[in-house]
This record gives sequence, C-alpha cells and structure tokens, in this order.
Amino acid sequence: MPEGPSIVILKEQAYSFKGKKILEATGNTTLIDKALLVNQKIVECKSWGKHFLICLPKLTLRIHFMLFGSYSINEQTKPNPRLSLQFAGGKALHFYACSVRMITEDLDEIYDWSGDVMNESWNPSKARKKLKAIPDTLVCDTLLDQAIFAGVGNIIKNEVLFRIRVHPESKVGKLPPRKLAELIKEARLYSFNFLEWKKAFELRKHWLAYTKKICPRCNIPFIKVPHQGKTKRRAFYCGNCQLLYR
DNA sequence: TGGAATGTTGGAAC
DNA sequence: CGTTCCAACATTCC
Repeated sequence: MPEGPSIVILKEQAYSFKGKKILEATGNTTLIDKALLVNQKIVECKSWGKHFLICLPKLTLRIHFMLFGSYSINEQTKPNPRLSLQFAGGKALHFYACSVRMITEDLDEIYDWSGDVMNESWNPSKARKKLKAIPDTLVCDTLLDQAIFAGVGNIIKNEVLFRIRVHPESKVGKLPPRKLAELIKEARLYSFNFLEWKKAFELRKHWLAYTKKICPRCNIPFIKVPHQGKTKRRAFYCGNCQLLYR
C-alpha cells in the first residue's frame, strides 16, 4: 500500500469526510493525544509523497503506512487499529500498523509540495538541480530519495529504470542530459500510470521488471539483486538493454 | 513455515 | 563530529 499513488487514492476516498466532525478517536497509538481530535472537523485531506495528511482546524494528523500499514473505510476490517476515527452515521476511518503523528506547524513550512511526483506543483527543474548536486550517487538510490522524488517507492524505481533503459547502478552524474531528463519525466509519468492501474485493480499485470524473471525486450533472464545500493532495496533489471553509465 | 517484502527512523558504531 | 550501518517496528504472502 505504501507508494505515493496509493496514498493519492486514499486521499481521494477520504475527501468524503471533509466537513465531518470526529465523534470519537480510539486505537493503540501512543504518539498522539486522541482526546485532542474529538469534536474537531476535518478541514482538508492532503498527501505529500507517502504521507497522508488529515487537516483539522488547529493541527494535522500525519499517517505513514511504512511497509505493512493499511486502512479501511467505515467497516473495521482488522483487529487493533492504530487509530480509528468515528463520524456520524456509522462512518469511520481506520488505520492499521502505521505511524501516526501530530503536526502543529504550518504544512507549507514543512512540506515542499514541488518535490512530490504526484503533486500538481511538481517541479522537474528542482529535481534536476538536486540530482546535479549528488553526481556520484547511484540512480537506484536517487529515485528512492524522498527529498528528490517524494512518493517514489521500490516498484516505481524498478519500472522507471527499465522503461528508460538505465542500469540501476549508473552514477546519476554520468547520465547524458537527455537521459537525466527522461529519468525525471518517467518518475512522474510512471507514478500516474501506477495510479490508474491501481484504481483499476490491475497494477501487477503491468509490471515489466518488478519481480519479473525474464526481460520482455530481450527475452533473457533479468538480474536480481536482493539489497542494491545504499538504500539496500531489491532490484530487477536487464544486463543487456539497461545501460550502465559510469 | 521461515523468510522476505511497496519503508522510515533513531541511535549505535566508526 | 559527520557519516554509515543496523535493529526495530509489524503484517502478509509464498
């Protein structure tokens, strides 16, 4: 559930709770004072990268699903929610196995919306500038850097690199300008494809690289690296058609 | 059925 | 003192 597009889906589902008052807040979270939430109205629902944000008049709830987190709407589908918010008419939001935090600062001070690949104010030139500053970093690590590509996760990383035919262990500073531009463009483009496929419950069938064994372009076995780069995440790539720049 | 995985943090270690 | 490494968190699937 964790990559950026999935959080956008949640945000859109949560829009129907805007203007509704929290009647009760329960759950096993210890990091927030649940009493502060009661009788507060949801003013807005936002997302930044993998963060889901529920805005109340005086504070914002930040939900991060980590690796295992999940949610359900209205019906509680699992035991021991981390946080449950009850509304009138039996409506509810339930969050499981996630990190819940309270934000009291102005969101615009904390979040650079232009760094979120799913955001309408996504700024490719800023991403390019950030990448130029870290030329020796492996591209696989740059895609997972939330300060550059907020919302991109390991599935998107593998798919983007396959699409643009770049070996994950290429140094970002060695990419020709056109490839660098492609990297930035595809990070956003693929994320929106991911969003549409996920909405249609057909995400997996569109995977070309992630968890795949054979390269669909070359028909030869993919290389699988269990813990690649500084981020130590799974990599699936073709040693033939994904070029190594170094 | 043990191990690994769509992720991040915080503190130890160097 | 800055950087790097690793355990911890906690659920689901194969």
